[in-house]
Amino acid sequence: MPRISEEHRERRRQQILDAAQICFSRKGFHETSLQEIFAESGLSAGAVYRYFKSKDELVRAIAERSQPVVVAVLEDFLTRDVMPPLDEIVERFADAVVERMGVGGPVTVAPQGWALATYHQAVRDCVASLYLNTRSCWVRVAERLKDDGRLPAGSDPFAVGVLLTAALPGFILQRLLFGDVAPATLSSAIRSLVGAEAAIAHA
Amino acid sequence: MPRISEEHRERRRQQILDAAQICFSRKGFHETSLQEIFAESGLSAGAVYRYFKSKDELVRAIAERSQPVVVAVLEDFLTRDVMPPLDEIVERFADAVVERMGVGGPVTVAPQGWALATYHQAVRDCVASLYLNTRSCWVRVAERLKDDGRLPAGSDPFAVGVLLTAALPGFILQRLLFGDVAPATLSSAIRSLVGAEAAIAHA
Amino acid sequence: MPRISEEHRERRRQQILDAAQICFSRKGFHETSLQEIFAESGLSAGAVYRYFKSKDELVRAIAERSQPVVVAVLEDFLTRDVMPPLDEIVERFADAVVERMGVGGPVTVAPQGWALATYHQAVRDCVASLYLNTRSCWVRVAERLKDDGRLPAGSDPFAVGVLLTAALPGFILQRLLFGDVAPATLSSAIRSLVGAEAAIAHA
Amino acid sequence: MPRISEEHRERRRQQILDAAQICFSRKGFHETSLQEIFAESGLSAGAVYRYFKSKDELVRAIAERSQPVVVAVLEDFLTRDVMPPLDEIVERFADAVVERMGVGGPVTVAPQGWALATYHQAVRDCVASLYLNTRSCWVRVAERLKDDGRLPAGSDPFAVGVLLTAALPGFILQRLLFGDVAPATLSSAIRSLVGAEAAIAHA
DNA sequence: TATGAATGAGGCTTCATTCAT
DNA sequence: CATGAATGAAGCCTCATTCAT
Repeated sequence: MPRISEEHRERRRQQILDAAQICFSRKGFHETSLQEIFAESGLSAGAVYRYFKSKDELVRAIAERSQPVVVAVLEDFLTRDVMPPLDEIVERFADAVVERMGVGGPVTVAPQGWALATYHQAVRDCVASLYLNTRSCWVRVAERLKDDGRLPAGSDPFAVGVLLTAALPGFILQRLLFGDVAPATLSSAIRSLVGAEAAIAHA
Repeated sequence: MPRISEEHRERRRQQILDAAQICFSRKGFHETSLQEIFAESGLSAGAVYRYFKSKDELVRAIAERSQPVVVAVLEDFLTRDVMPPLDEIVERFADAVVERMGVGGPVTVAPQGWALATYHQAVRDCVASLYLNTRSCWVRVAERLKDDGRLPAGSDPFAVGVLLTAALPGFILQRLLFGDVAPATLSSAIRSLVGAEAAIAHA
Repeated sequence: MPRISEEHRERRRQQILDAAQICFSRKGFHETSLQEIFAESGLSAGAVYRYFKSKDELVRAIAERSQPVVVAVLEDFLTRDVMPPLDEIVERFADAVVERMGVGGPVTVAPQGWALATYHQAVRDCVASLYLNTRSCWVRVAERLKDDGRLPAGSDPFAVGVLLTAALPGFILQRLLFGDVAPATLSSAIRSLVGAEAAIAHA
Repeated sequence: MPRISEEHRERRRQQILDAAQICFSRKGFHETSLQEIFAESGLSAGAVYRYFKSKDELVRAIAERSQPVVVAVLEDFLTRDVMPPLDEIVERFADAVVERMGVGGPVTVAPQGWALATYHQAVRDCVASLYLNTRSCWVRVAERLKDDGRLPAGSDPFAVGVLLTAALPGFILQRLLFGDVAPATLSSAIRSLVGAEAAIAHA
């Protein structure tokens, strides 16, 4: 008995989250009223309140799941004996992000999550830890590449991790606003920079 | 023969925008009530409404001015006969961004602007054009470097522009959430990547 | 499967309209705040808004129902084989009006409805059609009387209809402002005019 | 010196009243803001407040002057040795009313004045006395006609006065709402009724 | 005396949340 | 358990009025 109803609960929860996501991506967290979510989900107020005890909780749940959790891709690469080239890693990483964007996919509302994170403590904690996590994966990737002699001896893995992490929000934003960037664009950029020794100052 | 001078008007406008910015960065566009802005600005409702005809207009004004308009830095570099090294350009660019962040500086609310841009047409138009502008500057920078033989012959200036533009939001976000990144971090990352030919796949 | 019955809905609607009418007749459409109507009706803001989506809609509903819909009386007379004398028709008609005035009856706010009709398109449409309807009944009454030889051969049924329709607002107004006129006053006036051939110009 | 400024004052007053009338006839007393009147009159807030100490005072002034003060016509007839026929009196009376309606003439807002009179004591006093005055003139007209044997011996001058007074608001309303009635329509109605002995019950 | 910027009370309306059915 | 009618606090905004210049 518990099994069935547990599944049922989970299905309901998803139904609500999906409806909320659609609404939020259309009008934003705050311009969306719960009434609209009730309508979109086909559930009553009471039903929704059985699963989320306030609008804030629902917003938080969406804000959290909107963040592209793609560390798995990086972690996977890190477990291998031989790391693939950086441009390939970047492309795979971006592929995973794009996969979660789709039309109305969770990542569509990621920018709203970032915004909320700048002033809402609980969301900040969650978003910060996700990005910190992603960043530390990138840093480890850079360390591995450096150890393998594939990044210059004097290179700064932390800085590389920061840059690659930094590119994520901007990549999402350019995709949402312009739609003219793809994973291949990022990997192409990596290839263009690498081997461009002449472009930098020699300390 | 205006009763009050143009400067007076402009000062009032700024007074309101400054108050709004403080409030918005503390609690977000939507959780901030106009009452709070009236209180923070020391003005009455009517006074504020003389300058902005709705909350939305105020929000839009802040969302727009929150976007770091730092193309000037890039344009300046582009007019020179000899371009500085890329890492230096990146660092100067980031310097300009950081300068506008400060504590409660306009850029503090930039993420809220991005979020709004994803579903608010007018804000989208404005934000999109700003980033497009920034991106096209970066693309021109990459073209110049390529022309000068400082980026590999086969490099892709557009992709480089996308990547450097992409790094901006993530740089801002990491600064707001973690505070542990600085302009020097980005330039260091550039130096680490460049000259790392071994890191990429050879087509 | 409505949660509440249709009768319940209708009762609530009337409850609100009745409260609004009382308030409006005391202080006018515009000087009455919705708070006063909430208080008078014993309902909350939200409850009232479930039935009327704006104050304007409520005002319109009252403006419309304030107009004395008394054509039924005339239509009844028109279906008979033999029309009663004009003075009797007038008196019955006025009786029906008076019946709807009472103290705080709907017709009490009729003048506010006329006023609104002069500049509010939707109200104008409604009020105009009601009076046009009333007038066309009066015109038909006059035609019947003329056909029966009870109005002079050269008489003008349209003009008679206009006059009798015209008398309605002024009758209501005199009753509201002075209270010294009654249906019998009107029928007496009709009897006084009729048979007064000497009073007119002979073309 | 006082003469000039007295004239000036009066001109200013009229300028304000004219502007107010235009605004009020377009949007009603309460939907019109003073700002609109300032704009329409070309005067500043302070200037208007020098002539009317509140909006209510301005509204009252317009409500009062909107009432067709046409007793003069009746009084003139009453001073003559020989009264003209009733249909002619009615037509002259209606002519005077129509003259004051025009497009945007004072009478255009008369219905708003009636409405206000139903719940605003000061306006009621003023409007009531005007109509009472008009009515008593009509009653005297009826008495004169009766004395001259031009109304039946048993006729009721008060009732006739009530009816003719009653026709005034309805005439104005039909003109404002339909525009298809004219002074001649009323006189035609009078001619149609008079001499229609057969139309009434014989007591 | 004239101006019009500024005030701020109060109006209309929304919407997260509750709870009787 | 589910429903959705009802609540009422709180938000945005208007506008009659004042008063420093």
